[in-house]
Amino acid sequence: MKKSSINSPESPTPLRFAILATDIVLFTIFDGTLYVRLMTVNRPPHFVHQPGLPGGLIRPDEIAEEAARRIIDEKGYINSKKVYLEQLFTFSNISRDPRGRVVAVGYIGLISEDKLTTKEKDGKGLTYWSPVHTAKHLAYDHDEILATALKRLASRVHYTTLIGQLLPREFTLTELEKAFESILGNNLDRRNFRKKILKLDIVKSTGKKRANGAFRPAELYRMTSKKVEEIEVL
Amino acid sequence: MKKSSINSPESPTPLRFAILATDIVLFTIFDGTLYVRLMTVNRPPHFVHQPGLPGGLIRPDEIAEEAARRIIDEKGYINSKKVYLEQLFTFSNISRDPRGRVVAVGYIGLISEDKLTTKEKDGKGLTYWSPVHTAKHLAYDHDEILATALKRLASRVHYTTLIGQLLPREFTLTELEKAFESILGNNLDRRNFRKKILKLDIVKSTGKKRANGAFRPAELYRMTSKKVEEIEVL
DNA sequence: CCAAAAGTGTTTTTCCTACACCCATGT
DNA sequence: ACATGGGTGTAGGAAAAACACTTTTGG
Repeated sequence: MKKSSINSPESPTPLRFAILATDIVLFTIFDGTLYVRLMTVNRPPHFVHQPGLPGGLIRPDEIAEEAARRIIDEKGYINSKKVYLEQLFTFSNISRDPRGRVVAVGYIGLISEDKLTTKEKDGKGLTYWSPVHTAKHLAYDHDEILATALKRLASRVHYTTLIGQLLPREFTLTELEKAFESILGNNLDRRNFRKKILKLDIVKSTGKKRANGAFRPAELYRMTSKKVEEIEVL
Repeated sequence: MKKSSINSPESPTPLRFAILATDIVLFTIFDGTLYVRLMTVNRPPHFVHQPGLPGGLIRPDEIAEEAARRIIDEKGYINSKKVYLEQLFTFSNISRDPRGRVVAVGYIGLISEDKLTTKEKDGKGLTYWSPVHTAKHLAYDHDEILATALKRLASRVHYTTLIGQLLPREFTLTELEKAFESILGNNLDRRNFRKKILKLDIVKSTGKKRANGAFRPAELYRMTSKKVEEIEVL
């Protein structure tokens, strides 16, 4: 099928495009804590210097995911090629944007700390990383979007290998456990956790070790696959 | 926050609405087989008498789910109040509609046979129930939407009590098992299935029995809760 | 030698799986 | 009495859960 133009001549009623937006919930983990990328929204009179998720309009020639990547680049100041993306949910409440009717396709983005450049780790302009538990009172309906994303992330982590997208290429089993705990919000039994994970064959040892202080160095592991697989994990 | 008009006077650039549509994958189970509601699409020159999912535009004053319900009423000829709805995915491929750029928020709808009136069980106009496995070569990108819905349904049925939305208020354990099998596509061990389900307390016996032929009548059960709960089921 | 995190094993209990025969009914 | 689907139990193995001490290192 040939690509048609927006207002196709064969169309009886020409179709107009659309106030369609995308909002991104971009997560990373620093030091065992889950962070989300926020930006300061300044849209008086509605939002004055208030935190919100990076978001923006989808253009008529973009699919939603392309738009999401563009916005991660332009507003999140993160190279979106390094980000794993999954569609979250489409938010269509009438008054979610006080400027008028805007429907937003939400995305979850995941990036690991080791993929971030020094500049990307810091903020840039009004964009910065915030620990998830302090990300409250966001602009628009972004509290709801963030809550939906957290719930989805916690659910997906049980039956997929999504967690690998939040971890550096090499990581210790303790780091893996802390990553789960930061998402699930509860503590896991170290011994049982290791037994389970190792039996699943989703990680493999590198043989290397990492000394991290005045104590026994930890063995480094990698994900067996770089892809996200659907497997019962926890 | 007050409801704002579409083109809010406080908006610097007035916002226009949108070619936003919704497509519905409405499932039911008749006699142990999964059916999907289809309609005949006639949009020459692109689609001539071709099956497709019920769908239509979202209006500027509707949230997506309201639009989905309206379309179930108007194009599916099913009273949407009786339908359980869940957002599926938003499909935004540029050429998914040959008439022009149309982004569709997909919904999964579930309804049980006993909630359908005789008229709703039959087709009406060009709308009808089709066994899922014969629903192929659909218009637009509806093959993809249906495949996405089936995958989601199979996944959700494992860790929610969604299956209850496809079953009549009272059902036998055999019917419940067949419902799972029609969605998952594999057979389950009857004894182990019953043990598992009964232990979960998601169904309760009514004490009643249903004679269905020249053999032992089956005990009738109900879902413990009418709501969809998130529990590890299978 | 001390502090700190890494690493490891056993027991108990629960759950999963495989599998075959009797039960209740209508004709 | 027979055909048909409904209904049940057990044994073996696998997985989960609970639980505490030893190891390795840097300072």
